[in-house]
Amino acid sequence: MEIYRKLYDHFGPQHWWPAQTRTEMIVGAVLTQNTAWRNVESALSILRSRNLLTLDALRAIPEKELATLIRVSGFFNVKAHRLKNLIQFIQNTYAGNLDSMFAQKQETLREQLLGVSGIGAETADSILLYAGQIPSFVVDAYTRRIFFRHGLVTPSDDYSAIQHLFMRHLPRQAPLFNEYHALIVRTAKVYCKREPQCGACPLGYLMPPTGDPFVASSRRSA
DNA sequence: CACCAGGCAAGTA
DNA sequence: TACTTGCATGGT
Repeated sequence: MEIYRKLYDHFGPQHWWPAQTRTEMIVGAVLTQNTAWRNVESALSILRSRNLLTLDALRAIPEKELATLIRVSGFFNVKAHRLKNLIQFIQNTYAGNLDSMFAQKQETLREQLLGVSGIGAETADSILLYAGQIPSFVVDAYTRRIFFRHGLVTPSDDYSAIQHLFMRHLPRQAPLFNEYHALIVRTAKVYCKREPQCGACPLGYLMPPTGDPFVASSRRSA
């Protein structure tokens, strides 16, 4: 909460999720998997221009055609398949009704989403939090990186451990979780690049990126 | 040219 | 359980 305040005072509200509708958020949550948001926006624009950002339209379009349309967002074949899986789940389980889906008990819906192939913890939590306004904290690579550098997360902490850390220390309010995650992403983008400007970071300088197991490059260079 | 971006699942030991 | 690899485009 102390850290949240510092980030909020420094950056102000981030106005996430940058999307117009819940369906658009859900689609964006899949498209942004390991992908720059810029490219996701391009793909969403293409889908929007063809009026494909509705569950019915996405269910009707052939998977191969969908893959072609979302090409710019990368991993387009797997993402088209994942979107189809997710749309099908919503149709089968909630008759394609998002109000019904988000009225489901939080833990139950999260488990159901995790049961959809292609929906992992972060994507599930993003859907719950941003599309459903349900207080499920989103943990991403930036969260790990920043909190590791501040000694609050260790390399052995898995997704669930980190999520519990936040949810244990914060009031369960979707608007707070929303803003906090967005602020973490903003902070990492501005201050945790390869030539970090830690001195200007509102959280201060605590640890150099060297040896940080959460920088993406460490996976391949090892 | 190398590296990175708001992950996930499947395969291997 | 704990790694490793494939998936793919576009910006820096």
